[in-house]
Amino acid sequence: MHAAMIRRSGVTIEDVAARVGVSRQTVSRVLNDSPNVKPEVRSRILAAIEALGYVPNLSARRMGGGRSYLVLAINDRVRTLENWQARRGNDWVDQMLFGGMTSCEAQGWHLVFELVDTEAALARRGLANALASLRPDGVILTPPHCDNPELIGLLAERGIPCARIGHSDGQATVDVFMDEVAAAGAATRHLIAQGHSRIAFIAGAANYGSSALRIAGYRAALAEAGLAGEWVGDGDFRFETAERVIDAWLSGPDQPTAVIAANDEMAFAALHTASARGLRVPEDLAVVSFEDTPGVRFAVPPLTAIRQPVADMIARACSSLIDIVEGRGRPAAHEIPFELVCRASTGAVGA
Amino acid sequence: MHAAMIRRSGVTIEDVAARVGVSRQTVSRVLNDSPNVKPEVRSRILAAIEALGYVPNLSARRMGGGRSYLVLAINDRVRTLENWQARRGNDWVDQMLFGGMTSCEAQGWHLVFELVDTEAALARRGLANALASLRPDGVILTPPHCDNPELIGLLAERGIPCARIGHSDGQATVDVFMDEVAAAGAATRHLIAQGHSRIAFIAGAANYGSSALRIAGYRAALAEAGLAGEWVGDGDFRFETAERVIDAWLSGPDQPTAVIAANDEMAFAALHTASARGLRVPEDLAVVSFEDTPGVRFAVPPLTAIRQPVADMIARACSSLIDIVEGRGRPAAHEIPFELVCRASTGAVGA
DNA sequence: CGCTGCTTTGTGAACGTTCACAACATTTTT
DNA sequence: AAAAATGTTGTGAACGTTCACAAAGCAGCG
Repeated sequence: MHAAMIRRSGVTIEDVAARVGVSRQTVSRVLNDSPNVKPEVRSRILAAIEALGYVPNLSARRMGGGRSYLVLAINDRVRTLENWQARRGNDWVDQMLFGGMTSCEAQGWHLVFELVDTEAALARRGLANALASLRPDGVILTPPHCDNPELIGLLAERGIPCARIGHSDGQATVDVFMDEVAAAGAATRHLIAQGHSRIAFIAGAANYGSSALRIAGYRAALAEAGLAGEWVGDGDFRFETAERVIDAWLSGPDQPTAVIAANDEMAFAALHTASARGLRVPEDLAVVSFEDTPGVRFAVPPLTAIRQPVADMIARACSSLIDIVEGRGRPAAHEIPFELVCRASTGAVGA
Repeated sequence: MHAAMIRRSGVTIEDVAARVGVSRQTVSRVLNDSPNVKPEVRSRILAAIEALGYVPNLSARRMGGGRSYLVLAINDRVRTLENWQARRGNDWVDQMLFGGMTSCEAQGWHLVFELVDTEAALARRGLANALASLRPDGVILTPPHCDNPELIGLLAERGIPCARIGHSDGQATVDVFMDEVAAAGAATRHLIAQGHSRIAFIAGAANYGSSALRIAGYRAALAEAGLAGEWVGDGDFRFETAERVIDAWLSGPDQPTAVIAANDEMAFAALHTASARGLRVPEDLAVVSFEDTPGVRFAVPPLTAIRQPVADMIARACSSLIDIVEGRGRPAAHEIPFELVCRASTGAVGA
């Protein structure tokens, strides 16, 4: 009975079309950068879009059979905040969010985060559900999910491009990785160059692919320098575990004079253990870390660390996925350079 | 010419309906917990959903005019990773992701993060675009966006429920906040109880609503104890800025014996400055922080801090928004309790 | 028994976009 | 100049779901 048309939502493509006096399809062509639109019409349409503040409805786009403009980033589901923060450096996710969102947004895409169980059977189901519900155009797998071949397989089956962070074996559509072996080697050689011959390595959790690679790099550098003894400790990225292992080393008859830790939190444990035993850093014990979160600058002394450019890696992964979906790019593996940042924990002055 | 029907996507509601021998609407009723479905039919439908692995397509649900099952979390857009990490404690976002995703997922919802400029004019437009594109059912505003009344207004106009984190004035649909005044008061009183009478406060960035409240709490506690002098420094949550301010205090004739910092990074600056000047913590300078990120446990000495339960706050915000959208809840303000965690930087033993 | 009212189920339309295809306009080729 | 190729625009259908409404089933009641 009431005359006013009730609009369920905002400005639609029809509004733009009506204003310009063309059909909805012509507007759609402009939105999708279709080549065959007269320049003059195109610019009038763009002006109308601007004037009306039109933004395409993502759900409708998806329904139309096109793309979803969504990249899905999988995170491991854990029960407690403590586990969540301990699973790797806690700023991993922070950097991921920055790199991923910035990169996606630049191309009009969006980034969605989903929790998926780490346990194999649940992981497959969790990913399948997320795919069915969100229908993303691409998926980013981070450690430890990137080391689960079943997930890679599922995505391949469905034809969904997938980027792996921190792993490379050519199975995923896009691999973005750091040369873990070289990085661990660089850390080790840095210590050797400073005269150390008794160098220990506290490793990361075994279900992270990087852990084995870093141990290998450490061993290779020792061998290359002709050093015999090695100390490899089983860590899990956590302070308390590392503290126990390092303290055992320092109390033994055979003590290392330097420690490399597979992440910052364990490097902090090295600083603490040294301090508790009255050892000076770097004079009595040098420390090198992997990760280089902002906090290592503020440690006493500041930590020398391998900087892993997580934000860059995720950004690269997103833009590569988008390029592939939009037909501009091809599957590829991108090696991202690491950097050894020298600070006082290995005797660098100043920093 | 080919006989096989090409399916653009996976299992749909029609597949479930066909298998059970009912109409799509009956299946839809089960999905949406509609009351009028015969129990026997309902369970057969649930079994079919399970058997087929059916998961509703979010985009189609949205198009059907229903809800989007999406909560949008707004983050401030910054240009560089450095700014991103410095804008508050860098594990804020990490905790946010954990609390938000866990809470949303538990009810079959999803959390999407978007970057929106902080600058007022751009902020409105940025939020409007995100709303038009994603059509979320609810929005979470964190500092500093939660202190922008224009954004609150935009959401109110559109009738989109909105949760504010760390702010409360009843304008938003849901407020989740900590008693900032009481927290700063507790930190101050803790120091007073230990005999300090010369207590300084290094504040957070001025565009964060919490900054003024914390200063107020600090002043109130001083007044309550009858202490006259005060040191309030303009900080911006960053190490270098805090270092400058604190160093100036410590070099003046009138030196504080304790410092309260509005976040962990600035508390680290206090530790560093003290150390650089040969002052012992806590004997010569006691330090209390706000935030309690995981790293403060590993500082030398470990930092006493007000713990702000960010993950809980976001989780609460999400579940409140969902309850409201689903008709179970009402607008409300939730005060989340803080905790003063005492460690060695104010003389606590052990920890 | 027939009416009323409640519960349960089904049908067509709608949401806003893209796809497939057709139609028309213009340019190039023969 | 006609035919063919190419560029540009429009139309109906489809995507998978929910909404609005209609219809059928079933109980209680006078």
